[in-house]
Amino acid sequence: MPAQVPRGRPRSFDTEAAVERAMDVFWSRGYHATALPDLLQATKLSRGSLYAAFGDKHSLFLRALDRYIADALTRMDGELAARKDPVDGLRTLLAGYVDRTSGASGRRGCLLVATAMELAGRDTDVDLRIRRFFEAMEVRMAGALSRARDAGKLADGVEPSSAARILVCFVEGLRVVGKTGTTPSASQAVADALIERFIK
Amino acid sequence: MPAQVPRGRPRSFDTEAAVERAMDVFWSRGYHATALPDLLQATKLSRGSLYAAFGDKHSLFLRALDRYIADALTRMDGELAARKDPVDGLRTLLAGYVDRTSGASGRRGCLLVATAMELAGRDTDVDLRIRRFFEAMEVRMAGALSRARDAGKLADGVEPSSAARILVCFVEGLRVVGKTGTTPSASQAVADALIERFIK
DNA sequence: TGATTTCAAGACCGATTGGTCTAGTATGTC
DNA sequence: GACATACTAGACCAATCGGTCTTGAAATCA
Repeated sequence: MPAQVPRGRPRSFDTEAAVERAMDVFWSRGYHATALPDLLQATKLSRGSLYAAFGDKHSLFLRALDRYIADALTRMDGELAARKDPVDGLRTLLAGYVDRTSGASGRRGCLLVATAMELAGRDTDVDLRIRRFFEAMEVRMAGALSRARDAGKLADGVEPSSAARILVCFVEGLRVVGKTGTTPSASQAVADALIERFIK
Repeated sequence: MPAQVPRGRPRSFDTEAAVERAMDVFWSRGYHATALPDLLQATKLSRGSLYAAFGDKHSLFLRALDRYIADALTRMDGELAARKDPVDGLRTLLAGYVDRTSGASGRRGCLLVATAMELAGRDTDVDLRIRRFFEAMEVRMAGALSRARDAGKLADGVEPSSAARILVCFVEGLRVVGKTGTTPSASQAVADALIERFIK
């Protein structure tokens, strides 16, 4: 069956761009502290259009969160790609976290961590997404560490699975501590010190 | 000058107990999501009494946060006391975090981390407290690690200052990941794996 | 042109927000 | 007893919350 031609005026705004702008607001203020007028201003949509396109605040938030998670996983997949050296990949991944958790970027925080602390345990939709993200992150880390071990680059006694979870906790902890505005150089030194414990 | 004897009816409720009950509510729900009726119910105070005793919601929140921080630092001082073996102290400290970040306790989260993500950067009173807490925690960790090094128990190449920050990030990351309800045994294994990288 | 759809602007809704104030009562000191 | 203070209960306030609805203009089709 041929695609039905819509009859009236076509949609005149970019839905994904609106989600991205909404994501920025939730990212900066958190879920509860973000009010409808904030979202209307950021998306440049009218109340009616926003509700027609996204349903309600909660649904729009979930779309923003999904977008944030997809971006993060895509970035990780690039950094830890199988064709690259796994240790280099882990180093660049950590360097990226150092950058995003230092200074002004650090103060801005992380939508995912903020959401986990604000809503997890009280919002099943959020619960599912947060849990899956940490699992996905850990799987990717463990994969890179396994490849590093197979290449003989891991220090003795380092198990990829537990080292992966250590790294997940470390970078998420960086996000928390980074809210106080740490310096990039100090964070980078600490990240170096940690990875140094894992490789030969 | 002798202490002035108050004239009228004496205060009939325990202020600190009220702060503690308020802390429990903020802890479970976060700052924005906690409404006045929640605080009234938890403290069993009337609106008038609560405002007379604490000023406003924000001031009460700061008192609750201060209480939470004081409790945490007191606990750490006990675990890392100078008379105790520093490595044992670090192990029990980590075991405590494993316990508090697993299962139902983990899902409940951490008032300090939640506050950091929700309010830091937008509330100078909170900023100051969060920053000081992480500094104080790092100082205590670094002290224990220094004593461990002096006792010859630290692995080669481990610097107390950077290891201290690694541990701070790790335990705060545990709090974040713990919101998904991790199992105690898995978390304990990971904590063991981390500390194993630092000691001889 | 007429039908159809989308949009912005904003009135409007009930519920809830943090916060103040009053009335009446209880409990203490002098 | 008089006086002073602490308390509860709840009315009350303006502001804001998330969400719905109406109006009228703009944009596309047949």
